[in-house]
Amino acid sequence: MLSEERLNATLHASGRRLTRQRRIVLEILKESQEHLDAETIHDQAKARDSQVSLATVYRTLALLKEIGLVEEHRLGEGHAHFEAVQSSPHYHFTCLGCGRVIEFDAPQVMEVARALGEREGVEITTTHLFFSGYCPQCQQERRNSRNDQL
Amino acid sequence: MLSEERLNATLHASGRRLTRQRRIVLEILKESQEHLDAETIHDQAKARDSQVSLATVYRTLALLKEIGLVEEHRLGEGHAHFEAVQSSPHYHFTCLGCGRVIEFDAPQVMEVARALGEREGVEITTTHLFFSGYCPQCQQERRNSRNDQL
DNA sequence: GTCCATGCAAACTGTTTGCACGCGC
DNA sequence: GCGCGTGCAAACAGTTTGCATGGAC
Repeated sequence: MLSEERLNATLHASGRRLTRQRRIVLEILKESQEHLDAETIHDQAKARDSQVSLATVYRTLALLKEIGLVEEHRLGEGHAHFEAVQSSPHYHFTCLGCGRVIEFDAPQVMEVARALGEREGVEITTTHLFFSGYCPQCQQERRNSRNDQL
Repeated sequence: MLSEERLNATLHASGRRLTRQRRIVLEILKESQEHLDAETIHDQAKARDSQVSLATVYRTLALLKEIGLVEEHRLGEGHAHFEAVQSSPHYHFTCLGCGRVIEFDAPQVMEVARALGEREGVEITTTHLFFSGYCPQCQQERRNSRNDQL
């Protein structure tokens, strides 16, 4: 598993340690190819190994983010979601009705980032593109409930 | 002032009221063409009219968002920023070093949204494009501090 | 006068932190 | 065994809510 090696190497290089908990959190994120929130990661971690605290989950997520193995997303809700970095970047649409998330790709984003970096001299390290609205089913429901009101 | 009329009309239509506080919050957002956080809006509101509570600021922001006069942004930090909706959509870059924000336009985003809407049948109501990284000055500082470590 | 909106304080959610113990190296 | 990482609980920041009073219409 490549990313565990990377984790191990990075930790060693900075005098830090590869612990059971850190391995578990990374595994969970790699296996479930979804954006999980801290609470969910914590639950799954406890299922694998009784004692993992929520604080450690947060500390580990910060660490993995720093190393670049994990990305944090804010999908409109009050809390954050995390996912293992994948080879191809992708973006998110969230349905405001049912919370369903659709992932999509958009190569144009890299071009926008490149152009902005060039124009402003900034170095762009992360890009987020986030849409929200209504999925087909929820569009239908909203139409119905509007009719009910008349 | 167009948007106050819109606010007034929308409120009337749904049996709600245009209060001093609601007018103040909308004015603040219109005048300062920036993304303010709730705390800042609250401070400015108090300056104009002694008694405006933070709870009301939040309730009003939710209302203005619902009506479509105000947008909420999550610029990487833990708290939300709000700004009056402008005719032309625009997006944000935040410097991770100093917090500086650069606004930019990117017409390509609408095209991406259109294409996704068509392909998935979703109705997209809001779009966020958010970059983070380092501005020129902070890139320099990071280079320096890295050299210091060697 | 009616009923929505407000102020206040308390509750709540997600996240961070201080400290003593535990464990990777 | 040294020192980083952990668990626990308390602290914290941002936001929301219940309730009695105030104010728009």
